[in-house]
Amino acid sequence: MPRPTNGVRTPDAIREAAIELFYEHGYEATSLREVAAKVGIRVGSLYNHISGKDELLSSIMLGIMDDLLAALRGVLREHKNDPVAALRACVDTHIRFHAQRAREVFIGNSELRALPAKERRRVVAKRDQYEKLIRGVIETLADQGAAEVVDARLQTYAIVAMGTHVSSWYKPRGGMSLELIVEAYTEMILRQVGVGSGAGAEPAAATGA
Amino acid sequence: MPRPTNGVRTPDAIREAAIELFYEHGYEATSLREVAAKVGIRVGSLYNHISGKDELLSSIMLGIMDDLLAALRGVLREHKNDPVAALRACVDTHIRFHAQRAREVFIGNSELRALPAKERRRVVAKRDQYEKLIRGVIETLADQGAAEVVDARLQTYAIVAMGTHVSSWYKPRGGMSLELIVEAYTEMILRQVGVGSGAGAEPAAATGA
Amino acid sequence: MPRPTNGVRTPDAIREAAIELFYEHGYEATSLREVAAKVGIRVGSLYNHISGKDELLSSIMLGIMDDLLAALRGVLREHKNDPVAALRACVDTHIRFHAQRAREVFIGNSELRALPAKERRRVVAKRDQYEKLIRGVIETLADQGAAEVVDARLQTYAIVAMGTHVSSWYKPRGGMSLELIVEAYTEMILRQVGVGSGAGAEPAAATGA
Amino acid sequence: MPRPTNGVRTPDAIREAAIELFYEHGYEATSLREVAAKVGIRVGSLYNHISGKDELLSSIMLGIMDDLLAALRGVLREHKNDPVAALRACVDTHIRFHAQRAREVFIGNSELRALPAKERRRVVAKRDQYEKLIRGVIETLADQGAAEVVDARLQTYAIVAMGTHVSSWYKPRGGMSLELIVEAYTEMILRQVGVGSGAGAEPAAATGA
DNA sequence: CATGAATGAGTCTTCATTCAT
DNA sequence: AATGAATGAAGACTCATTCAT
Repeated sequence: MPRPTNGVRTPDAIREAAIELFYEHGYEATSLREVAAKVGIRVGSLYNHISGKDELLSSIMLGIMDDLLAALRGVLREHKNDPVAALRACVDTHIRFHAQRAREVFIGNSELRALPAKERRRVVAKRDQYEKLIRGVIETLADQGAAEVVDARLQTYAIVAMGTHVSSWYKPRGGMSLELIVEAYTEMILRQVGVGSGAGAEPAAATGA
Repeated sequence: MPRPTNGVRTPDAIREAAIELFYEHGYEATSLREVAAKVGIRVGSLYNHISGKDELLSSIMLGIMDDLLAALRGVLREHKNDPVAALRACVDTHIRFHAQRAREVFIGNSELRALPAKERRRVVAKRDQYEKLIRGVIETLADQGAAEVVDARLQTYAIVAMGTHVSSWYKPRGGMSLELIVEAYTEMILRQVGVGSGAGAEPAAATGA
Repeated sequence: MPRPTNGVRTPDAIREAAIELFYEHGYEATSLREVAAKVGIRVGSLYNHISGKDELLSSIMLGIMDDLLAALRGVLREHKNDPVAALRACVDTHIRFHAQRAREVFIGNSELRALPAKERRRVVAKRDQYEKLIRGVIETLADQGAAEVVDARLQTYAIVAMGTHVSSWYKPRGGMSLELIVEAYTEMILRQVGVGSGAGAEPAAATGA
Repeated sequence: MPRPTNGVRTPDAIREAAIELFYEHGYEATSLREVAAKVGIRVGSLYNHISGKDELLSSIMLGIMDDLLAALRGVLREHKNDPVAALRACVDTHIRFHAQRAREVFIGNSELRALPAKERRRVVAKRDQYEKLIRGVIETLADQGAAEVVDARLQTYAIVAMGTHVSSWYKPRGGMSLELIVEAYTEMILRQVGVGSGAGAEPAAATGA
């Protein structure tokens, strides 16, 4: 057991500290000195675990995008045959994920510019994938006449935007319960997409994080 | 009349350059050297026009918030008696403004953290004012039974979020016409708020994708 | 008159300080802090005059090679018709230059490895040019039967080597007079190349630096 | 018998790696990490075999100087009575050694500055010893009238310089055979010292280029 | 007003070295 | 012996800011 940082492995502690600080002050405004201080080591020691500041950012951003994509894919797989349920579940997961992992998602959305070109392309590709999946659900609904779609692209954007916004203010122990938030947004989005009246359908299976 | 930069006054040129660069790379990642270069002068000369880097940011952020507030107030003044028209106009202005002045609004939303505490409080106060105005419209609609409001706060957030999102991608000469965007978002938001599912206002022209 | 560094222009002072320090401790072992200290400014101020540590080295190395080449070319131009006089003058200039500008020449010979690839190629090209000129003189002598050449390449190397060596120990106010050194080496090289007995010929016009 | 690096003992592998890297990039520009990597171990492990970076350099430099001195002494012992043969053998050994162990000799000549003061003095003392031995041979020749010495010190320097130069370019499998190089330099040096222009020794086989 | 130069604080990163395992 | 991790000192470079000209 090398250096018992209260039971947490140093690499994890670094990642966590970076997430917190990047979320709080932004990538550019965060110095590795601060990250190291938060972990309880000296700056130089960071380099035993990371290869540089941007690799730290890249790994956080690629990581969260992978998790986000995986979550959405998982949910869509469960609702292949029922597009209304799919949209419902998709929004549920979307909002829930953006609340539960708000800091990482927020970083993922706001620090694209700080990323080296190569990694930026990879993250953007994943983000595009994510949007395409949501848009697919909306378009399926439109094709089946189960929804009154205004503009599939913009409506996808709207969903994405709500998640992003949630990630900018949600705090686990804030005033609003997560369930309430998820339910409200789900209803709002169903209305927006013009699905039924949104009434009657059973709530999407709440996929715990 | 010494006007070096083809008819543009240096202070305006500085402001414009700063907006462009803060929008493109972020405040922290932009150096005054870059701003000066874009204007066509040297760093030192900037200080004949601004008092420092954060004052430059503050003035941009306070300016855009003032303009945004003024725009919304103007529109609401015109629709005191018809809350549905008020919401419609409010969304129209909201989206239009976020598209037309995307760069400044984007900065206004993303660089809060970079602001000195005092200025930050002032900007946040204006943003809160702005949200309160929108929320007021929604609550009036709810009170009058003209809308089926799910949650006034979250629905206000949703509107704000869409504007913010638009400001992050809208380009004047992009593929989508501004009118189309404004109309689509207006329809989406009216649906979301539950207006028109029974209320008196005529439905927005649903311009399909 | 910005900052009167006892009449010396800052860029020249920087160059001089760098030459002294690179000569004394080597490029890698010299910190810009030391250079700045020697000039009497802070590290950051250096960057008002140079663009980086390697540009500083490159400019010194390219500069000395240009001067060295120019000196040799000048001398060869004066002795087009008399190859023995040419060799004599060439060695005279070679040794004299390597003594008078010992520090820069020494750097030019020892810090090739520290140079960025692109600049290295340029310096090497100049060095090759220089060697080719000397070798040309030797080969001319051989062709005319005025010398008994062993191996033109190696004999050129030998001449180069003597210069390099001189640059490593010569001090203006050292024990040995420059004239004596130049004469001795000239005689030695003439013998080595097998030219006459080296006797009788008038000494090369001492081209003052 | 745990021998990880195909039969080579770790300390020897370290020494070899250091020689290669110091030769290629210079002492200051070489990191112990690179040395370790070349050996196939981690930095920390180096310290099981060496006591520090400068000790590594010192041992290489002192080692090569000892070997060089020993070689020269051995050769001189064999030619006590024949100074011309002594010079010839001395040059032969000198050049041969500087070619065969070029990398170490090169380090020995170029990294003096990097050495801690105490070790530097020891290396310099050995180098002085070496030069004194060569100079002794030359002065003996002068005293006996077997050579026409111009300046004993400078002529010693010239010999040293040629060796140093050879060590900077000689590669075992380069274009030129070692025998040819040794013979050419021997002839050149004999000429330079003025031996054979009347002295009893047979002229060296002048192997033309 | 614009400029060139200076400054000091701060950034990321590298490195030799140490040491518990 | 080898390793992973830590450390402190140092390095090159950037930047906002100031100020004499």
